[in-house]
Amino acid sequence: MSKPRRVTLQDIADAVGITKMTVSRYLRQPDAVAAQTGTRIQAAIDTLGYIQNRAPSMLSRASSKAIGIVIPSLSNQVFSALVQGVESVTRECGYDTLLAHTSYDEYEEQDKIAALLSYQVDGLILTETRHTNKTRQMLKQAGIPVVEAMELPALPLDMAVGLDHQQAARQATRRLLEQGCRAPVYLAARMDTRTLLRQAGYAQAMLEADRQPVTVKTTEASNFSAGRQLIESALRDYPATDGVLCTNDDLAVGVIFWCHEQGIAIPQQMKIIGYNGLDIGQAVTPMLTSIITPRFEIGQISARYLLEAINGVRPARQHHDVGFSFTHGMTG
Amino acid sequence: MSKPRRVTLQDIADAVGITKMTVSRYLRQPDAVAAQTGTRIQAAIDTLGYIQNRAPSMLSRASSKAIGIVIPSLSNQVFSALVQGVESVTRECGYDTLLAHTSYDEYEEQDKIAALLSYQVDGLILTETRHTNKTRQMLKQAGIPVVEAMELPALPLDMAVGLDHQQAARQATRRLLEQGCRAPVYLAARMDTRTLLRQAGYAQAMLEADRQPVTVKTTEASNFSAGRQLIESALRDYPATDGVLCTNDDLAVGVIFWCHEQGIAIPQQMKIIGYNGLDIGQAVTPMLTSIITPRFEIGQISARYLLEAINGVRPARQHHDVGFSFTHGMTG
DNA sequence: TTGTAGGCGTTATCAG
DNA sequence: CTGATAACGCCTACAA
Repeated sequence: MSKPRRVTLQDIADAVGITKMTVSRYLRQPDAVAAQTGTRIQAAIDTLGYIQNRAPSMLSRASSKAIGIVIPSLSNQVFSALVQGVESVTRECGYDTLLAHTSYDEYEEQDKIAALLSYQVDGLILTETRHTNKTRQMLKQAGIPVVEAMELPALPLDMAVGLDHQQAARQATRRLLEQGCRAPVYLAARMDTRTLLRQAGYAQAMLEADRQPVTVKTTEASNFSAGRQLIESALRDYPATDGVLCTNDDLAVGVIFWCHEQGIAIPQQMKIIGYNGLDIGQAVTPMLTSIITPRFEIGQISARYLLEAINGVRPARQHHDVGFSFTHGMTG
Repeated sequence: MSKPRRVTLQDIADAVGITKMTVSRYLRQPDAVAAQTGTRIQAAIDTLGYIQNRAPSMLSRASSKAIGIVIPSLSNQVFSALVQGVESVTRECGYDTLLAHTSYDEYEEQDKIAALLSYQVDGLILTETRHTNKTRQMLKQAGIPVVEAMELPALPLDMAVGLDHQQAARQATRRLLEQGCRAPVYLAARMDTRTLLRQAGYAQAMLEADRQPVTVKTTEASNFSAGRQLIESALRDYPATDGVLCTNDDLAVGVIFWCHEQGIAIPQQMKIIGYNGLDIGQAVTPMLTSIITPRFEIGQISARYLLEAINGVRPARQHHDVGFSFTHGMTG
């Protein structure tokens, strides 16, 4: 396994009979070299199979032309769409993205951010707002722009692009109450910050209507099975339950499954509202009512803000609220 | 945004009153420096907030202590589990993972592999077997070990860890036939290589039983809605259809939804087998019969093979078959 | 146990 | 338009 030495700019230069400096220029600004020279350089690159080595440029304090994205989960369409939104912008600007995931753990986030910084990323997009002290310290030290995407924290690290999850949950709860729910319950899982924000919005709406808020939760990750278990617990402990606001669509669909099995009519006996507006909610019967979070757009806007900041243009606003809406569902 | 210069080993060394060489040693082999020196170095590191810079070591050793993982999708539990399997191994060995996703596009894969190589990764784990010629050329050039995870290609680039998807689909089809299905159909989406392998296995089993294989497909990504549409098409074009082998659980669950709506009894009138054994299949009623792919394990084994190869130990086998099994479902 | 010297491949800067 | 030079921060190899 003695690696064949990788092809360098010098190799290309030797093949063409020029200096590596010209090759380097051609790669970055093709127009800055003579057209004919460029052609010959390109030919040599194709023949020899040159692959860029980012280490030296990172070293020479030039920008790495890379940004880091930190997401909590690799199996959630929400973050998948966000990343695609980000990349739709960065790709065009010639920026590379380095992706890391945390399993919703702030210490894992800390480690992954340290790793991304070790690659000299020019900026970071984070998707959580809970950070360890060391994380905050590292980010300050690094002095690079940071966007917190998804939420709108009162005190952002730097910039924030997202929506008000508390208000969204509040409106959803009001909707349940307006439709005649007497005792809607909030179903929660994993208890990350967004889940807690939604809980606060739910509680707010309940208190505004002189109702007692009730949360039934698990600290496990949310999935369909968890939704089944939570609704079962809710009805056991709070038999009056006639509606649920779920912290995400997975739980909500689990609730639908369970109600079907138990012969509980939706929405007559049980109203259900989910969160995120994923495809599965549109495929079940009856179609799930859910809150749509524009995550591709959040990714795009986050990337634009970040790139502007990297280029020294501080955006006018530190917060960008993308808003939310409801799907046309039949469950609540 | 003029960046404050990042803290370097030299800064730590100056603070302690030693040379950066000793600091560098402390970071890599703490035992190689005097205990007391180590303590003072650690204190300075904590105070100044040193973050490693990987660029220089990449440059000098042409090794990065990092491996790259390329997955097709960021919203699929299959790959999420695979990555976690990989990281469970690499973390302990002090290797970093760089993650990239391709949206099931071989040219996107090519670009992402080029980017990973530009970071001087010491090895790569790929999850597709279709590669462009340029990809093959780059990988050969780079001379680093590569594991193709998930499948067992006849001609692997280097090493392969996975299972025989064709045989799995063949056995699933046999199972449908043994249970009395007269005209099982294969439902497919996106038509990636694994979907095609399963189709081949299905067709093989059908021909072995003197039945005419029928595939109903879409080139779109698979999701629950697609499952509904495919079963609807299947029954319209092939009214005798009394069973389906689905290329994944998402499609299968969509089929279940649709059958529920149409009052088609499962499994009496329609037998269904999915693929991957995801949670949702265990949460629906009736519980989905599915093929379990041990993806966490695939990740672990892939990582072990890769690290061994990086350290110059070529594994005994180039192929590692992890096998498959069925969930205890009620749908087929 | 700690220090010194040199080099890794690229880019910024300045010169031609 | 192209070339020469220096620098980036760390690690290998060797020396003390």
